Amino acid sequence: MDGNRHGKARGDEERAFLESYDPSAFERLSVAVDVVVLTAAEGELRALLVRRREHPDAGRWALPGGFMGPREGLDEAARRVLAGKAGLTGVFLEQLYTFGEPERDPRTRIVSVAYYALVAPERLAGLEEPGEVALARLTVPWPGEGGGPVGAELSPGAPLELAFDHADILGAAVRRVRGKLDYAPIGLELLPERFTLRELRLVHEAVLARPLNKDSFRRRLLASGLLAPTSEREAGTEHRPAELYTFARQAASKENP
Amino acid sequence: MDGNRHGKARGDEERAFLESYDPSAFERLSVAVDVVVLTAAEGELRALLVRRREHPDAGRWALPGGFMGPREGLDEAARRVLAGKAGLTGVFLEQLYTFGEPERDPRTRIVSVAYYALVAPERLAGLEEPGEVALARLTVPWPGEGGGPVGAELSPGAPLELAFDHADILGAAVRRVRGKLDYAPIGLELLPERFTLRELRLVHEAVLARPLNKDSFRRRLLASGLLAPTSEREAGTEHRPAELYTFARQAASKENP
DNA sequence: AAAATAGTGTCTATGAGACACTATAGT
DNA sequence: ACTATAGTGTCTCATAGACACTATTTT
Repeated sequence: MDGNRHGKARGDEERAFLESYDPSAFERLSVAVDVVVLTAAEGELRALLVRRREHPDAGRWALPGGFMGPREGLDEAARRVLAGKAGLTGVFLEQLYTFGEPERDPRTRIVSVAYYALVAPERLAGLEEPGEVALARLTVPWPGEGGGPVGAELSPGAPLELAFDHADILGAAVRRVRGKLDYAPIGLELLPERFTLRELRLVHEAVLARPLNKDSFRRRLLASGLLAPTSEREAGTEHRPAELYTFARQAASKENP
Repeated sequence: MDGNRHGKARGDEERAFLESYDPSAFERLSVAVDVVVLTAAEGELRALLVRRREHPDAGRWALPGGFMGPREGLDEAARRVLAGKAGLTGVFLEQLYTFGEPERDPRTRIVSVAYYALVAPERLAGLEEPGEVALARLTVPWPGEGGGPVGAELSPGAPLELAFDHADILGAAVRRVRGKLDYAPIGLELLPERFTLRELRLVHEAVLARPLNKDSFRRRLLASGLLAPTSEREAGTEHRPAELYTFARQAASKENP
């Protein structure tokens, strides 16, 4: 999806037009990029939040974000924010939705293009600074793919105050991930390199917020061809250790009659 | 999904900050809204295109679109475009994706928030003006939900030259509609008030670009509870007339043990 | 009567859930 | 030996496709 189709020759008339074009003739707005960094640990779905130091909404918790630069693309801006505010590179990142209600930011008109990223919890370790950066548990008030705002809390029963319309953005992220979970291998993005089927199932359960059938989960995932067994097993359990799996890049297809 | 949470009292300090805030301190961009108006007729998926009269890309075919006003929301802007450029109100409209590659428009930096609308073909009758406004047949080079740019043509084998990255936007619209078709009642949006099961199936087949099983389509749709039979039948056929159905607003649920 | 599609009943293949059973680690 | 989970085999149920058959309209 790139629009780079403009290397071809343009007519003289068009070139003259472009040179005399005055961009200030149109209304211009601020465009921001906000990123929902999601992870799953201990049966919970969590997101990275940053405490705002400046007005407006100073003191409230916000998604990591930033304004678009004039020369960068949207995905590029989202990756810049991710690297700058969370030190993350090479993670799953996808555009989510664009929020543009006139009153969503009291300063001026800001259109925000929201992204979401999926990260294994290990990659977020050490990132938390109490009172500044937090990995907050998401509280989803609707089942399935209902939709609507989603809250965040650091300890049970103590919801964080979210800035702007960021509860709506969190809601859109949860909805998207829940919907995508059973036809795209996004559960794998939330786990380390090697993992057991049990860990993968717990991630799915954390995202969907409902228990899954153990047996059919196993069969379905093994049949998908997305998992490659290593010959290793987990260690340090107080029961029979499970086999460790890896994400198999090449999805096994079954297009044969 | 609105961000209107700002009626609450703000502190004096914050109020003073807002009054002294200078919006021009940030880079500002142009934000546009483009709408893919989709319809299905004669087994084909079609989109409304407008011939550009001005540079850049004068003479090429583009999606109906316009720049965002400073006071309106995104959905609002999309509905304004839809009413102004196609005379359509009260149709299904949903945000699609936001395109923001730096080089997508040669004038200046324009971020475009794309929407798609679904309309019954009757509502687009009389809208076409040869050479100016066209309902073009979409040529989708990928099966299923593959993704990628999509072309448009008025007659077979004569593709239209599309402006900017609008082939990518068409591709995103087709992908979305195909993906949503079997879990959301969007096929109904492409049909008039009353329709036969055959017409509905032909719409689905046009969207998916593959034949569907007649029997299971019938059973699945009837079981969905989305269709309400009228006691009327179609007229003027050269065979047995089929019953006419209507969209049943209240989806019949089956949440009982 | 012929043609063409509407609509029904039934069989089969597939996939998920339920459940029983065996296997293997730590304690 | 006991406990807890891994992993396998089998049964059932729901759903989609295939297919045969009947029904009803126009020409």
